[in-house]
Amino acid sequence: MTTEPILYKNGLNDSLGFLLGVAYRKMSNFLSQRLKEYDITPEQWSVLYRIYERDGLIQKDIAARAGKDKPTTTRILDSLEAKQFIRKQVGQGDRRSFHIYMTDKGRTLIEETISIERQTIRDAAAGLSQEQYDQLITFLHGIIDNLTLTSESE
Amino acid sequence: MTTEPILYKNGLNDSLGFLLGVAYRKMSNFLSQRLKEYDITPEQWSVLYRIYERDGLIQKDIAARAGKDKPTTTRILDSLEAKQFIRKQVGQGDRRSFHIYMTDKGRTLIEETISIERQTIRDAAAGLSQEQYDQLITFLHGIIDNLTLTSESE
DNA sequence: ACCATATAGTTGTTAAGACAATCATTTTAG
DNA sequence: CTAAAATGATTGTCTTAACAACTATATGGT
Repeated sequence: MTTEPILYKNGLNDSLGFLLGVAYRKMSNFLSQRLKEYDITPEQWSVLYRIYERDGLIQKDIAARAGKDKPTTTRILDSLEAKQFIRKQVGQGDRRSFHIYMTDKGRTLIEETISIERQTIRDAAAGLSQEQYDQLITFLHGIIDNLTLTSESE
Repeated sequence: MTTEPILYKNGLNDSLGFLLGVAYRKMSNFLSQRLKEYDITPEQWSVLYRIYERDGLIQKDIAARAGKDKPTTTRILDSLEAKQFIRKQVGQGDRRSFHIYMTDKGRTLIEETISIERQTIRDAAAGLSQEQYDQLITFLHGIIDNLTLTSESE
């Protein structure tokens, strides 16, 4: 017989799912405030950053890297295009797909705001040693792997 | 001069904000699938669980405990009421407020599904020792505290 | 070549959340 | 006591996300 792990002691306040949600929303809201003057949301920022990391990807690859599904990606890319941070270009070989490229405006925005994103992470992780921070990242990767169906490997 | 901590090595894939979001959504989606037959979403479940923990609270207290704002709480409580898991009762002393009470149907649902929620946490945390799990919870509380304005203490 | 299937992307619907504005009631100040 | 401020709740708008249905193009099997 196995020893039941103690999942939470103080009611739902210590539930993993609850804490992940609260922590995620707090970070997101903090970043949102700090990005307000740049007219971009945290999720839009993260997609734009993916394009900054690698220019010319097609939407489905951006979706996979950004951890978003295709409809969400379509709509975020629509916003980014409307704000002229990116441009779409129909695939030459495959006319179903679009390649996404940064505009100068988009690149400038990322370069001006990357320090804001990193500072927000530092603020969130204040009090953690580098070792503890690395552990946390490892734990989060573990959770994600545990909940990722093996079939959806790519 | 301080040593810059390494925030992420593999592009955005190791960013704390990104990983929190992905982990949270994976857990939420898992739980959502498992709760599907009970006609309740994870967020509705968590609010209902708060009422199960303490019956008769008013909406603003439920909101605070559930980590949600008032509009979100209003709408989730509306759903729960429509599904007859809870009932509202106008405050006797203060007629602005509503006290929220479980129905038998709501109590039955929580008691039938609590093991599902706990199993989902166990699945997510598989591979972590109890000590590591406790560390993770502590880290998450730390992040939340770091990002909580001192003014919003209650 | 032709048809079935797969793939890239879009659209619609619903839920959750953030934020601002509003309504009703209650509390506080003068 | 009354006017102003505070509080509990609701509504509206926008963004993100999940899911299902759909369009258009590509690919594979026969």
